[in-house]
Amino acid sequence: MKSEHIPKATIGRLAVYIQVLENLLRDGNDVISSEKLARACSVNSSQIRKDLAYFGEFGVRGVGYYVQELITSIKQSLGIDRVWKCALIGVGNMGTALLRHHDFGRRGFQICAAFDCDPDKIGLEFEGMEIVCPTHLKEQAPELNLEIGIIATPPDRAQRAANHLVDANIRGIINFAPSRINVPPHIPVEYVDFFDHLYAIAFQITLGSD
Amino acid sequence: MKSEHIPKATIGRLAVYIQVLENLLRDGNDVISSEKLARACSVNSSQIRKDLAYFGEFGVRGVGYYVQELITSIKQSLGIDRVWKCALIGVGNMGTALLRHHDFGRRGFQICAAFDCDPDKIGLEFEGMEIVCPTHLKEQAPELNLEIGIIATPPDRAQRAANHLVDANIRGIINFAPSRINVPPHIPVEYVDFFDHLYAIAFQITLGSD
DNA sequence: TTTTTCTTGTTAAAAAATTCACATATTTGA
DNA sequence: TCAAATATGTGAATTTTTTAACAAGAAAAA
Repeated sequence: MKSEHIPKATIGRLAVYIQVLENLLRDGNDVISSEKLARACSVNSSQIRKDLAYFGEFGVRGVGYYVQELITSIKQSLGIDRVWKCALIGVGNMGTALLRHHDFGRRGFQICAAFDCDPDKIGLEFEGMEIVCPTHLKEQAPELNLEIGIIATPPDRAQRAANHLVDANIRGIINFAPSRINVPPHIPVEYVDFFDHLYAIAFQITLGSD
Repeated sequence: MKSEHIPKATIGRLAVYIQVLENLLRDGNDVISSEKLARACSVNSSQIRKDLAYFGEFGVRGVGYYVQELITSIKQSLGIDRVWKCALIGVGNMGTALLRHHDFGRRGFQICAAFDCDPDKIGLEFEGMEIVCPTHLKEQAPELNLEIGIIATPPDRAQRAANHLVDANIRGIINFAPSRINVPPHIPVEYVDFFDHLYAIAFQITLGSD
């Protein structure tokens, strides 16, 4: 099929498929049908086949999908079959946790530089990285090949951080600060706030009990 | 209107509205129109009015919405106008970061108990809390009034953690471990994995550059 | 070989979510 | 007091997403 527009929800589900497929592989499953994968992911099996069809034909009729092969194909489709170098801005609570979170590297997202405007933090070494003033972003970004910016500042500093990133020609931004930012339309932005999920749980519990 | 079924996406957007409204309030805005709020949230203004209409009529025609009042109304609608007591299972990298993340308390989600099955960790004190074996969950949950379980274990321990939570009559679960869990259908589960967002960014960058 | 059993990829149908458009209500200014 | 301007709430139209259904391809059984 190889379609033009791909629903955002599809991308989210592909991430789930990878997660489940990797666990399946670890448990020794070499082949899986869309039906079984669907059950493991709590989705409809047509959904899976349709999601995959946006990117190509990865299965074998009458057989199913070869797990390892499918993982590779999905990663290729998403563009995560390579290393992405990231710049972190804001080495506070959240920023520190992200630096320490070694899954980043393991999953292909390398945090290669850390920035903070707090004079008390500048110069400190952290996980083998020196904390630098964000004004140096513009010169360091091309040197280090930084492509993705991670904002983990307080909310009122997020826009300034975004400006630095845009100015340094970063290609995409992920914002952990609880505030919206404005950037040119060609730069994708994703907002991460796990309180969204806590709200969703609270809401569902509340809804269910009345 | 006060409708029956509420789209999941609506809940997600309500969380965004709260975030933006709180920033607006801090900047001294007392009243706002759906049109302006929409621009700040990058959504359609009808979308906002419709989202709110699921829960009631919060605006004034010809005027707009009183910001503080709207924040309160949305929080009430979501059931986050009170404190939710949470149990954390898994005090590793992620768990530790969550315990240290003081926004939890500030936003109404109090982590009141921390569990881990690692004998080296049991008994240690952390942020004023003693780490306890998950087998004690069942007795502590009713004592402490724990309602939400937070799983932050390695993926292969997530299901066991979920079982403990279900057994302790927890009402909802948020799972930070990168694996799916099975629980009875009346217990809402939310999965948090910010790599989803990194994947989305990587995908959009890749898509845009070819 | 041929038939039966599986399971994919895809088209068509159904369901759901979003956006439009406007009647309705409020305020401001003449 | 009336007209003009503003902005909500909502039914209708549109768009998007999801699900169902099935033809086509591959393996296993007869």
